[in-house]
Amino acid sequence: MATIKPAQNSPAQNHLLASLPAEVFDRLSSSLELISMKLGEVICESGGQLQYVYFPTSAILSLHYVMEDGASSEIAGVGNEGVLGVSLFMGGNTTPSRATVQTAGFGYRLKGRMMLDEFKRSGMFHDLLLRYAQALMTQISQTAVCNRHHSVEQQLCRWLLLTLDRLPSSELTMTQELIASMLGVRREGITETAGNLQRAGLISYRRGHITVIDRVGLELRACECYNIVKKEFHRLLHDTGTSKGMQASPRPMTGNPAATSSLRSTELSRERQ
Amino acid sequence: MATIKPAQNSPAQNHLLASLPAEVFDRLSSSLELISMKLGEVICESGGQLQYVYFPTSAILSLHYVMEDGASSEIAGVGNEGVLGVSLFMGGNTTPSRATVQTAGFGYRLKGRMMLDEFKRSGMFHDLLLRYAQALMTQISQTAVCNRHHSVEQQLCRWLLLTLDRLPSSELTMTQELIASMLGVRREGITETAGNLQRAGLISYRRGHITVIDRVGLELRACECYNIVKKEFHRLLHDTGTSKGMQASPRPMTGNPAATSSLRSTELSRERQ
DNA sequence: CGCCATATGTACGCTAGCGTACATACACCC
DNA sequence: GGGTGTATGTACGCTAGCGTACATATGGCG
Repeated sequence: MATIKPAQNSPAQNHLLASLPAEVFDRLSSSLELISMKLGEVICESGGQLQYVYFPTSAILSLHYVMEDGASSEIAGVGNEGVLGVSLFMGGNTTPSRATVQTAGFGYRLKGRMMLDEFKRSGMFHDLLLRYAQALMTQISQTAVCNRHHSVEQQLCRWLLLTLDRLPSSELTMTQELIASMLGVRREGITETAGNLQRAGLISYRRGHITVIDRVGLELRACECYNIVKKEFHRLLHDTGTSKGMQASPRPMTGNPAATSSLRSTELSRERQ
Repeated sequence: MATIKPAQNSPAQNHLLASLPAEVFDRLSSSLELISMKLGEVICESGGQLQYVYFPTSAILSLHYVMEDGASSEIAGVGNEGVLGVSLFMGGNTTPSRATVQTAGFGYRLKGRMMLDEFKRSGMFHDLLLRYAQALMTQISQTAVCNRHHSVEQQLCRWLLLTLDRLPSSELTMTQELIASMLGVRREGITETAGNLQRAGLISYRRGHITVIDRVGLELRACECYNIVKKEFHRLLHDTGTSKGMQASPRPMTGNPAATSSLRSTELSRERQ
């Protein structure tokens, strides 16, 4: 139960950066710029050119589409497990989705050029980013399926859990309005559903803040999508010795406890299957 | 209006293979095996190991999820514009989705090992596959958004158009039941919607066959998602000289008219914006 | 040619979530 | 410490799509 001081920032709080071999990390570290990201800030407009890739540490970013009629939906979230700007190394430069800050906090950015140089060395950095991109693809796929088949309550639970996994505490700073726009549903639908969850003792909230009380309870009400995404992220980004000759041991954690904080939940969720 | 003989098979009917530089293509061509794929065949089970990557020419494959309760949804289609098996070069080896044959036809397969060897040369093949993976990601994202916000009619139109773009003719061999399982809706919903489209003179169908009569009409009833996906595929896989130093000119088409057949529709759809 | 499995059509009640329109209550700022 | 903007609560009718249960038609095969 180590309390985390958000003021202590380290690139290793981002799991991707933390799992780079020391040699690679050292090459990049001087180019990593710590930046603060404010709630609602637009990091990248739909179709816009990204100058940097972003490795969130305490911030959470959201990839979402805004439709012609103004309706919107999140297609994936990016927290300390990942990186924003996959399109830069995939070769397309831009995507039709918009990236905004869903939870204020910190992250490190890296100039696109620097990232590409390292990417083209075809080493661990290259392979790691591609595996992350695949995990992201799984997350997006699951969003698609979930949007089709699951109830708002199941989706809210899934979303809360995924967000929680990226945070050091069990409190999220988040209005119902914002959640609704993430899930692409009415705000009233969230009010009602969140009310049910609160009455059931799973969460409690007050104006702009939600605290998760019973994590396991949420997992029981969430759909299978949560666990699929969680397991796939774990498989792709932590089981290093899978195959494809990825035998090099990852760089040991730098000793900062925050870097591993959200792994607890991964362990927890794995117990279910 | 060249009529296409489906019996004439050539790897260049697959757009990815067709746009490789001659040098790369020659290296791979002897390893490409022509295979026939039957309707409904499961190419890769959810979570299963893929031994090959598949470049469809006349066949269309479907990536979809099957949920715990048996419900399912397509998350993306793969036709002659793409390749099945992205996870092999992304590094994850498997994905949680299943791949089946949605339209019977032919394709070429390439041993995973061979594909990886070429991929690791970090040349055009590498870059092309990554750009395709990004286009695929866009398609999946759009499916997610579409599932949330658009009506069955809009989605059916979108789906018909995307399928049509991968076929040489305007007739698809497809039962309503199958379409329903792709879109993740009831079969009755498709019956009703298809009936409307037929009454409106946009399509005509008989037991297991659908013929598109008024393509533009379908585009008008489809949601924006169709065009976004279409344009993004075009941008990523045809506009070669975008940036990132991809200036090498693509190998000229091999003269087989089938290789460019479905590009007509791309041009057509681009007129709308 | 006729059979029959399978594809398509139709109908009916039901429910989740939508759109709209408000009422209330909290937190922050002056 | 009261006012105000914003967050949350509630209510009501509406519709798309679901689940279920059948009826009908078609095309391929013996």
